[in-house]
Amino acid sequence: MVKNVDEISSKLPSDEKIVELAEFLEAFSDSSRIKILLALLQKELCTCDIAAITKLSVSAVSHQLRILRDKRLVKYRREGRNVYYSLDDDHVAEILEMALRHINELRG
Amino acid sequence: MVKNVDEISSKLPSDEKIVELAEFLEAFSDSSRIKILLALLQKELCTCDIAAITKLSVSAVSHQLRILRDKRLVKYRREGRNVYYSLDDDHVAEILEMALRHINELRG
DNA sequence: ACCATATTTGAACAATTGTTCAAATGTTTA
DNA sequence: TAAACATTTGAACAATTGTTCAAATATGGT
Repeated sequence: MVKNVDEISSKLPSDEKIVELAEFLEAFSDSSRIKILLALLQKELCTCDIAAITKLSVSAVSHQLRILRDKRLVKYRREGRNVYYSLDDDHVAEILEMALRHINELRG
Repeated sequence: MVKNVDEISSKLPSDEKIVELAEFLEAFSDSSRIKILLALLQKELCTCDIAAITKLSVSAVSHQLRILRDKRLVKYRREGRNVYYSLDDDHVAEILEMALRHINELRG
């Protein structure tokens, strides 16, 4: 149906915006990162506490935090030897909470 | 801080649930799939129309639709030669819309 | 039965991913 | 300055990803 195609194409966001969307949502596509984000949902935490909470190596956590930092999902501040991370955006919490609701509803 | 660690760990969802979360959100992590979902947000569509709208090959679309089907983000029905797909869950639309809002606010 | 159209599938491939390990950088305290 | 702790970084690696291509399956029309 040619009509469908043109009509719907014209209402889609630009390719550029779609790539931005995907890059943002990619941040939620790994269980290590989700664990980190869920922990930060509760409280500002330093790298080594995040590692202890998530049971990941400090290095793995640091690599993932860098991804989350680059995508502006978390912000950070140094305090002495520690670097404290926290969520940078309300949408992050909202998406996590909506996804959790989704999972819970699936199981009835 | 040992207190943080135990307190926050105990409030995290189970590892199993976190993996489910990640598997659900993985569906949104690729721009081809996002394009497909955004198109379906507007209207039920058959495979070949989705290919035309997204400018992807029919085969690539079909592979991605299978992923979306397996994760229960879309449902489908056959009508003659065509298979029509549509969104299977309100959360899918909500997450896409929230992510779009996020992207748009970043540019402010 | 045959042909045309629509869709799905599987193998192959390059590209990307997340982890580990070792080494480097930052910061505080003695 | 040196030692101890916290964090980051880069290279290497196995594992996973999305696409293409060719072949298979499904349906409708003649």
